[in-house]
Amino acid sequence: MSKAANTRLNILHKAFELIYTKGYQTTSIDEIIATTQVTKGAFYYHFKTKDEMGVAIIEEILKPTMQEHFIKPTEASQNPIEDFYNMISYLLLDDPFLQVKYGCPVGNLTQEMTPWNNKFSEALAELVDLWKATIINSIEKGKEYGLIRKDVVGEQVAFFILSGYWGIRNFGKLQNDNSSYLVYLKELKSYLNGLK
Amino acid sequence: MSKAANTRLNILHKAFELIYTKGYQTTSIDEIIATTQVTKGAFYYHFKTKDEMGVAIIEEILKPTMQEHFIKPTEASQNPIEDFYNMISYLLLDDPFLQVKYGCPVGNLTQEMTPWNNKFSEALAELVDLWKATIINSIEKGKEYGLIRKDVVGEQVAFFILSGYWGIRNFGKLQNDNSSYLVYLKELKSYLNGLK
DNA sequence: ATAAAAAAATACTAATTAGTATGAAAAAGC
DNA sequence: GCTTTTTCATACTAATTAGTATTTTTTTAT
Repeated sequence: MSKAANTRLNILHKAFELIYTKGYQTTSIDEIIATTQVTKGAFYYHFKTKDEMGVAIIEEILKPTMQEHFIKPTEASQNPIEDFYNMISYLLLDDPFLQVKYGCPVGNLTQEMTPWNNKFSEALAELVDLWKATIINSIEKGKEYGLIRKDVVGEQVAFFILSGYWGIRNFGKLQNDNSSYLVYLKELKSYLNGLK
Repeated sequence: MSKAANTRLNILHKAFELIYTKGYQTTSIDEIIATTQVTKGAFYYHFKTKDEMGVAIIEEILKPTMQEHFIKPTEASQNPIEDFYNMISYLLLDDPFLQVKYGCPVGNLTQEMTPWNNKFSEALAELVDLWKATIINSIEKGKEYGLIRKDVVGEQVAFFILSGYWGIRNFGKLQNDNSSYLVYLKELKSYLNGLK
């Protein structure tokens, strides 16, 4: 990777971490260039504005991560019910990057940036639609294979699962411990089993 | 009401509206005093800091509203299943103050202010705990009356309902229309019926 | 009515913000 | 080599921020 591409990625990664832990609005460019050891000239060479950098984070950091960790595994799934549960459980309890007190990066950005920044909204909506579509697809396959009841509506379930995930992430932030996650996961399992 | 108490409440109400639509961090005190037509001297006479005002909004605006609209009706409920659905449906589709694109005020504040401001976290947690406890109570009553299965765990269901609500609010913000609400509500109904 | 206290008005500060102007160094093309 | 383009560094600006100091007005108590 070229040196220039490296500084750009470095900015995106460090900025993303700061934004994930502190929020977008309260993360200043001065802070970003301080932690990246990159000068302001370099920053504004790579990004015209702070918002352009924000959108780049979504497209170049969040999107690939999501593709790799959520989309691919879900597409490869043979057992949707069990794998949905495992996916959510992994995200809540085991993912080494995500932390209870900081919530879900995508959820945080959605909450903070919509509806005031259309570029953010569009980039985030694209992400979420992708995830949703994958879940719906997985449900339809599950129905074919007789693993899921025929009267289950994929879109409804997808919304339900993702909403629950985003919401419980907010509870986690509020209480700063994973006890709410554990209670939530039990009910999620029960709900998912009801789809069989 | 005394004139002083009136300016205080006026500040709280207007500030709350601004914060609900714009977010806490991006709502400046200058903006608040401009829309309230109150001077900075008056503002800082009533509130030592911006954060103190924020907490006052939670305790003096959000909490009473919640008591009146969610807690009381839920306590009076004879049919938990149906009333849970009606409560969420009302909040999502009919409440005249809440707007799709601005999400849930409590959810927004939780997302934006935790874990960085403990006073906010505590005040918000108190709110949410109250709501949660009321739901749990209602479920237990429902179990007594034979309206809800005995093996249903109240706390799990409460977390599940509230998480779903917070989460779908985020979807609403993202898409800025209530189509996701409608899909979500169908699955909520189906889920709640599964508790019978 | 008047003194005391509460409430509000005005003018300011120091820090931080995103963004710019300009020039220097590094890399690439020939 | 030398030129051109890319990449980065430095020093700045203008606006906005939360909060303060000080004075004036209004209300309350006696």
